[in-house]
Parts: sequence; structure tokens; C-alpha cells
Amino acid sequence: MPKITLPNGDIKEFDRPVSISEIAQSIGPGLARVCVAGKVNGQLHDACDLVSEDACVSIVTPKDKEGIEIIRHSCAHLLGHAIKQLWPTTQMAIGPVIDNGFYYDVDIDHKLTAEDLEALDKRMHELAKTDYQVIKEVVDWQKAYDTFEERNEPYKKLILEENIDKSDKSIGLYHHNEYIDMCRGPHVPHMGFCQFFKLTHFAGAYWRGDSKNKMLQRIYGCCFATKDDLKTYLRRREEAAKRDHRVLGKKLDLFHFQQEAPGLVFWHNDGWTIYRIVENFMRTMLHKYHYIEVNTPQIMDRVLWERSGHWDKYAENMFTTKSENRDYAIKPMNCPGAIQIFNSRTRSYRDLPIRMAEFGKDHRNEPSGSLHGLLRVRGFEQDDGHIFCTDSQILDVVSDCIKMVYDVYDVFNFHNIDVKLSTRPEKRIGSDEIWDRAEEDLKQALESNNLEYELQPGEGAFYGPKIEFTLHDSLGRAWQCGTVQLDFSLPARLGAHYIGEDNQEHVPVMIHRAMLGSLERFIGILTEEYAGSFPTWLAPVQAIVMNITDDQADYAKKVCDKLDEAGLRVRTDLRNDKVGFKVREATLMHIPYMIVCGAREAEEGKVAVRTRKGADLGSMSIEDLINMINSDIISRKNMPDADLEIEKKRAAQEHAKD
RNA sequence: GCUGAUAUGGCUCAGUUGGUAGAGCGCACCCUUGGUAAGGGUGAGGUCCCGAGUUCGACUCUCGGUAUCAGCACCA
Repeated sequence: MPKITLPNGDIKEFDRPVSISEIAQSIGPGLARVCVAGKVNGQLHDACDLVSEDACVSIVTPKDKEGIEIIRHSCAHLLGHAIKQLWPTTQMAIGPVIDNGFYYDVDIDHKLTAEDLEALDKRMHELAKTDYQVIKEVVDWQKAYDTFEERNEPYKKLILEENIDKSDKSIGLYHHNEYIDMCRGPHVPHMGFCQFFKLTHFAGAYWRGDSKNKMLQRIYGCCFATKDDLKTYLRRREEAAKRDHRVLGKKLDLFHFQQEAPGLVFWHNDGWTIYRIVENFMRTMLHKYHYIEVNTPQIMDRVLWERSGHWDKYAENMFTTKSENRDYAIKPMNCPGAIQIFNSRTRSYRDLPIRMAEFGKDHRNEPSGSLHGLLRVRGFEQDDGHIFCTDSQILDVVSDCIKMVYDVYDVFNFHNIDVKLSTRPEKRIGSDEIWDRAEEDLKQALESNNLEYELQPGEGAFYGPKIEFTLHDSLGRAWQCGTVQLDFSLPARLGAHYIGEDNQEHVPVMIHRAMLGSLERFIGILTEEYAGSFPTWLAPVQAIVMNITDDQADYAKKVCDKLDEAGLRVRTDLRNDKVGFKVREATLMHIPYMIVCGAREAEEGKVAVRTRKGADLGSMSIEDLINMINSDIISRKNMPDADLEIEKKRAAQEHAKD
């Protein structure tokens, strides 16, 4: 006689054990129709599961986060159902839920092609349309094993053998017509819930994520509760593809790569302009936070890297070179160099903390398959910093670093920032005692700044724990950039010390920190964030002066000179082309201000101004123009107000269309 | 590094079931001097990623490299 308490406090009594779908039915037929599963005392259950004792029950629908995840999970089964029909010898590995969808790893002799993916997608939709019932069967370990033995599913057997206790008597087998999959569940009661999905791509993936294992074929799909959600997601994917910094880098003439230098950037003038602006902006921040700036050699003797421990751990990823029988390494990081400067004279406790910054060019021989545009390169510049301090200064110093990170991100209008604390990894140097203290200090610094953070056990660097900052762009994508790392090991290894109040030698604590991470990567992120429309303060060209006919060429040049003298980055377009054509080109290049000089303007000594978003700012004097652009630059806003208005209107129109 | 795919003028791409290639944009020149997202004409430009092999003949087929792309693994 179960008594069921609903989320609104209502109590329903039954004279026998009832299924969750029956409970939904008793509340209303509408709810019953959208009942994907249920939560019994907080535990997820299949809609067909029986409740035999008093419990709090809530119905899970596609609108719930759990609901859509269940639908995605069932979609993975649907994929299994379809693929076994098309390629019956396929062996199924694992098919979990991921952000926005699902995937399934399969072992199949046939190499899947794009056409196969379409055929598979089509078959899945056909099967889903029949709205077949998903039947759940609960079996013991042996029955599950026998089922997959009979069906020749070695990976499922492996999962049973290695991950599931042989005494387990409640293993869920889900029957999708002739297809059977094993799962903890829950799953949808019928395939009517799985309608809005699309297979997106496929790739290789290792069994159990280990590169020593066999590589399987992974099929990815996305899935949503409604058609609109699916459409929105697909549109967002297209939008992200359009913003690809590799494509924009070419179109905007920012940089290029070529075969002879894999993973190394050829910066063109406009890209390099952005690079220098970002770097110089960081210099103003360094000044504000009391840093000194240094620069250390690109190439140093192998001995130094052996002492630091890098040779031992990262030799494979280091570029090396030889000269006169000496081995050198091209620096993969800047800390050993910084310590050499610290060691160059006797330091007193009165000198600490020493905040040493370096825009350090590093080279790391990353695996070829990991290279990705500016986001993963072999040569890059870190906005690196090494702070030498005493034990008692750690908290203050780390706290300052945290403040600086937020200060920097604010300027780029990144406000949604996740914080993670990574603790000791398995492969590490330094005693447990030291690690205990280091981790505790970082925790305290985070807490004193009132930051919520996620703990990442085992993810720290080999020399110390670290705090990581992840920012989110306008498309919601996450980028890990900033990091603050405590290091109790390297200074001692490289012989750093200072003279304390007690006239004894002490080893300083070193704090490594970076805000942007690498300039290359950060500029890649910025390019995608702004979709190529860099805010005026970052734009490589801030204004372009164009004439209407040859008669105004001299006037346009004069205007350009004046803007140039005012310190703006400005160009002319005096080509014998229609002004509409020039406007189009400048717009495609995302130049913030277009300055048109026709006969009227030349006559009056004024200019006609238009923005890249198409706002007509009318005719104005050159002084007014300079003031306007300068105030735009100083504000460092993503968009001036005139453009913001146009963006809003456009967004509203888009919305109306939908 | 692993699996799969791709590689053709500066860019984006088409093409040849093996007989050394084409478009649009860009570039040059000419006409046009036009007021806010493409005016018109003519022309130049390619060792079809690299190396071997098969063949009378390879850009095309085979093998081996390299780079790039989608993932996986890696990321001090």
C-alpha cells in the first residue's frame, strides 16, 4: 500500500505497487504522455519501475536536465539498433551521454564514410518514427553475460567482467526490438521521445581511452527535446565554424602557417599589431601590480634542464640542439631562466617578494596530431611571471595574482570565469609534507577571495599544485587560460636562496603565474570571441579613409595624415572603385570606422563617417572624429553605442523571424 | 603519436574512367570618376604537396613520406 508524496506536497495512495508511469497517469494524462522517467526519493528510475513502498516521487520530463540526458542516452541505443541492422557484425563498446548529445564507440571492420553516417542517421529516424516500446529486463550477471556471449559482443563481456560484480542481480538490459543494450538506465519508455537528433561526425577513439588499446570508431550525435532546440544548436555550431580563427586569420590577413614549420606561426602585419597591443596592455598591468620585466635566453645547456627535472620528464617534447660537443635545449618554459636572474646576486629577505615577469618565447615539441591553429602550437609566448617570496608572503602574493587575473579578463569583457584547484599528481617531486602545505595555501587564497572553485585531484604540475582560470566566450565555450602555480621544489633544485633576518640562507618559494596563457592562443580565442570584429582598441586598422573620385585623393590623404598624427591606426583606400565597393571591402575586413571623403566633405573640410555595422554617423569635423574614436579606444568596450543599437535591432529582427 | 579523411594558381573550389588543367575572387593594364555591401573589358599567373614505382605516357594508379582537417591520446 504505497503512499506517494509528490513534489507539490500532494499525497497519493495506492493499494498495490505502482509504476512511475501509472503515478504520472494518476496526476494527469498530459503528464503521463511526457513522462520519460521518475525520481524516487531522489533516485532516477525507469518509467516502468515499480514503487512498492512509501516514497517521494517526481516525474522526469524532457524539459528536465535529467530528462534530456535520458533521451540522449536512449539515442545512443537507437544508434546501436540502427548500426546492427546495417552492419550486423558490429561490436558495441560504450555509448555515453555528452554535452548536447551522445556517442557510441564501435568495433567494425568496415571503415565508416560520410555516406554511411547519413544512411545511419536515416535508419535511426525511420526506427524512431515507429515509436517502438523500449522493454526493460532486469537480469543477473550470468544472464547478462550469456546474452552478450550469444550476440558476440566481446566489449560488453569485458565491461561485465571488469566493472560489474558477479553477484549483481539487477543488471538492466534494454530491448529495442531485436537490439539489446546493457545499461544502468533509466531509458525512455518508447522512442517517441527520441526524434530531434542528428549524427554529426565520427572519428577514431581508443578503447577505454588508453592509447595502448585498440582504436575503435566513434560516432557522434547531438540530440534535443524539441525541434527548436536542435535547430538552435545546429545554428550555433555553424556560427562557431564561421568564427574559426584559422579561417578569419587568412581572411583578415593576420597570420599563416606552412608545411616547413608545423605548429609555428608566421605573423602578418595586422596580426602582429594585435599581438603587440595585447602584449603592451599586459605591460601596463605588470606596472600596476609591481612587476619587473626580464628576458632570458632561448637556448640553455642541457645540464640546467637536468637539474630542473625537465630533461627527465619532458625530454621527448623538448627541441634540442648541439654545438661544439655540448647539448642544449631550446627553452620549453621560462622558470629556470628566471631563477638564474634571481641567483645572479645575493638576495635579502628585504627584497622579497620579487615579482619577475617575462614575455617568454617557448618551444615544445607537441605531438603532431595535437596541433590546432593558434590554439595549440609548438612555439608560443607566455605572459609569464615568477614571484619569489617567503613562506609568510604566499597568501598575499597568490591573492594579488588572483586579483590581477580578474582585472585582466575584465578588460576583454570576459566575466564568466570558472576556478579550479589542481592537486598533487602521481608523478611528482617534493615530499608529501611540502605538498600538504602548498595545497593548503592555495585553498586559503581562494577562500580569502571568496571564490568558489572545483577541486581537480591529481591534475597539478609535477612541482606543485595550481589554480586554473577558465573563461567563457560569447558562444559559451570554455577556455582555460590563467594559472597560478605554487612551487616548493624548483628554487631548491636550482640553488636559489636568500639571506633571512636570522642571517641564514633560506630557499624562497616560487609562484609561477600566467594570465593569458600564451599570446598565440589568447589571440586565437579573441578572434573567435569577436568573430573578427576586434574592438577598436585592438583593431589592427581602426579607420580607413576613402575618396569618392580621384579629385578627393589629396584631401583623403590629408585626413589620413591627421588621424595618423593623432596616433590612430589608419589607412587609405584611394583605388579607382565605387565607394560602395570600398565600403563592402572595409566592412568585410571589420574596420571599425569608414571615413568617406567626397566633394562636399573636401569643400567643407569635414568627413562622412560610417561604422562597420552600418551606422551612419553623418558628417563631422576631423577633430570630432579623432575625439570620438579616441573615446571609443579608451572605453575598450566591445562595441561603440551606435553599433550596439544596430546589433540589438538585428537580433530583434532575427528573433522575429523565428 | 593513433584512426579516418584531405592536399589542384595568392584565396575558395571544379576537373581529368592515365594523353601535363579550368571557374569565381584577388592581381596587372585599359575604359569608367561613380555618394555608403560587388560598374565593364582585356591579360598574366599552375613541377596539380614531396619522393619512388607501374606505364609509351602519371596531376590521375601503387607504395612511402610531409602537412592539414575531425576526433582520440598528450598538454610542464
